[in-house]
Amino acid sequence: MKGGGGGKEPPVEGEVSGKRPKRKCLQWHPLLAKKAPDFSEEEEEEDEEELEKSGAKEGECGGMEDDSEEYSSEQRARRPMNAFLLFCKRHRSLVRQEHPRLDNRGATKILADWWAVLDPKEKQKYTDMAKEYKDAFMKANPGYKWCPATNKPVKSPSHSVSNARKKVWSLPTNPSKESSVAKKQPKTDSTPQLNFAMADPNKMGGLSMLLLAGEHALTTREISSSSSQTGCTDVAKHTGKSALFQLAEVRPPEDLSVLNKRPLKPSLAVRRLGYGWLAVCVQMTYTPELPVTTSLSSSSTSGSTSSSPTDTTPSDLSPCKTLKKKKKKKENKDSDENPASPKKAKKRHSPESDLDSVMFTIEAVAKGAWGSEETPRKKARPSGSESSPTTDQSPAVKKKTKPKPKKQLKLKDDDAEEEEEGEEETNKPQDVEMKTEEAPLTPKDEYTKPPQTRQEDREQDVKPETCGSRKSERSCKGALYKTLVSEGMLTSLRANVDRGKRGSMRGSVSDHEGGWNDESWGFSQAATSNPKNKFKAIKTPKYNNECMLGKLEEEFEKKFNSLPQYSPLTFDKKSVAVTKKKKNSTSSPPELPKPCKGSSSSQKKTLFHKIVNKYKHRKEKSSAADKGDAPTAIRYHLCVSPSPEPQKVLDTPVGSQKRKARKSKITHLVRTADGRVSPAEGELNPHCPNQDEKPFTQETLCNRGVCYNDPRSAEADLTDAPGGLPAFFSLAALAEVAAMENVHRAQHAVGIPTEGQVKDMAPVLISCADQ
DNA sequence: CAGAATGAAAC
DNA sequence: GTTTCATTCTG
Repeated sequence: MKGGGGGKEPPVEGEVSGKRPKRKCLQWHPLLAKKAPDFSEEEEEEDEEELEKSGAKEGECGGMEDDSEEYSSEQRARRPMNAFLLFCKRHRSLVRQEHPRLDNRGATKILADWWAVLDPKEKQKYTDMAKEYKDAFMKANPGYKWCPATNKPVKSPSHSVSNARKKVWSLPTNPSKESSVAKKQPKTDSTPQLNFAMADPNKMGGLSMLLLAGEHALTTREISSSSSQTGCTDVAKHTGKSALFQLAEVRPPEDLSVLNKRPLKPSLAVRRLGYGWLAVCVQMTYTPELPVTTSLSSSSTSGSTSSSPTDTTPSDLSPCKTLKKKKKKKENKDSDENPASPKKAKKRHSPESDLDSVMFTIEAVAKGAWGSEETPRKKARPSGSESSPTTDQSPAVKKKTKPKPKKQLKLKDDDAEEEEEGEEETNKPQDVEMKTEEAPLTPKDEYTKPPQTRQEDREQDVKPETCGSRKSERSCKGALYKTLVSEGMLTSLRANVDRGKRGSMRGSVSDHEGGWNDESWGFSQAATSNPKNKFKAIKTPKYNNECMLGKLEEEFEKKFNSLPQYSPLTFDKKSVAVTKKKKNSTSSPPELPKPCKGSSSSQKKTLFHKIVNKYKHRKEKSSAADKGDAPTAIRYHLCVSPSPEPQKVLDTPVGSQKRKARKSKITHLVRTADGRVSPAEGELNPHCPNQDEKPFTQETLCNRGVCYNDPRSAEADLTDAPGGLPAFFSLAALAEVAAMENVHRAQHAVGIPTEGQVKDMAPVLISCADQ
């Protein structure tokens, strides 16, 4: 998105201040990253620049605010992502990896299929997360309206909107206050609150932070005791938090040195640092005592930048360009601010009261939502997890950093990393949380291993290379940057990376994990930004907000990362196999041995599959639950869990069905009897109502199980279906066949509960029959 | 910039 | 019920 923002940004920039287009670009990191195949100095540089700039800007909060104000008018926070989008965000890269050739749309389709198939439990995780996200968002933006209200323009060109990107969380730190503020917004439009990008919480976690941390953190420390960092440290001490915090402070230097030597470790270190920084920032914000950090922070950043010779060179620009392209739509704001924001946040610490309010909000949000403890969801975590919670804040922060590293570590050089980790970890007992992450991770790892191991390999290879080759700090940074990306710090980057892999670069590896990165969560610091509030904002609120944002961000990130990421294989198999099984029934998998296409054996099979698939589609996908079999790699719960899933499915039709005829539908090609693809949905309709809504049938099938790779290859699918099932078989007919098959199979192969299947089928049949 | 998907909110 | 928009990114 942001990237889009980048595109958008330009205008904004112009409007707002003609100033630094670059900045925006910089802000973008992610996009930049994407575009830039390599992460190298350039990016780093950019980051730095951003930082600097941001720092500069931020330096003057006022300026920022002003901008924000402008933005604010129109700016709206972006809607929180729904569960599906979260899922997409987390898995898109995987899909792309698997199906490099697919374009995004195709990937989206697959994701939709996955989503449909996804075990309800798993899905619930995303749903919960989305809910939390939304709740938190709403807290932050009380008056927020999804639709801009009639205002015209919602997104309108107003672009002024650059801000738009705000992604978000403008936070109203103080609920009470917020309300007032928020309300205002509503009046005009949805959420004017916006502050667009004040501080860029995004960045906090982001590269800039990291970079800074890495480079300058040290310097800063040295530099000014007064500086925020020092403050932070102090704070940290007070709070006692954080190992992360400490790490942040301490590590940087070490890490850097390490980087030179080893890429991997550094990366981790860096990442950690990044988090640490975040944590620090947060803490700072919390701690009332800190002197004004903002100035410091900015200074520090600038200083750091200066210190680090990385110059931003034009190279940066290129990325920017790319960014711009994407979208303009909304705003750009983020581009600028994001990077900077974090620092800003640091700057001020709010008064206690503010802090309290902030904390309150944060806690509420964090806990409830982000923090996650409140919600039941937790599945991810084993349990006991909660132990840490003593303090909301600290734990959260801590948690984040550590967990991931481990995984990566595994892959990489464990030794070095471990050492580091050990240190960090030792500092804090986060193990519990780690677990949560681990859970997801493990799966990933597993799945990655088989087919995707290469990724990892690449990582190893790549990193070393990068690191190895480069000696200078900058170079290190580059390495770090990559690492970060790989680790998921920057999702977008990762995505780029992935592509790059496909294309030219293969650079960093992506881990699946990456989830929310800065981008995603960038909050606009803005909260502070409220124009009106400025006064207030000036000091406390904003920063607080920022802090909160940062924290929230962290939380989100943490959570997001914790969200399970499923291997494509799994899904594919699932989709295919599952479907088959589904029918077969819960238990016996053996039936369709091969994955999809494999069914060369007999037409019957294929037919069967198809039928099944159809069945699924219709009913669907939603029923995903059924998919019982866990494909190979990972353990999915897909299980058969009969009760819940199915019901669920039944209850809620899934997506596509819901949507009325869309363009897409129209667009969709449906197979004709002869096997050709044709665009006509209408045809289907006659046959069956269900179909009407969606012409799933074969096409879908193809997408789903069979041929994700190329949607286009639909024909291929046909091949699969030997007999050339007519796409349009009547459902009833298919159902019958399926039923027969099932029975047959059930008896034959496994004792599948045909009955159950039959039941399932029943609805379908009925529907058809009705028609 | 459209569009692919799902979902949530607004209208 | 329909429309908007959230994310991502190719064509």
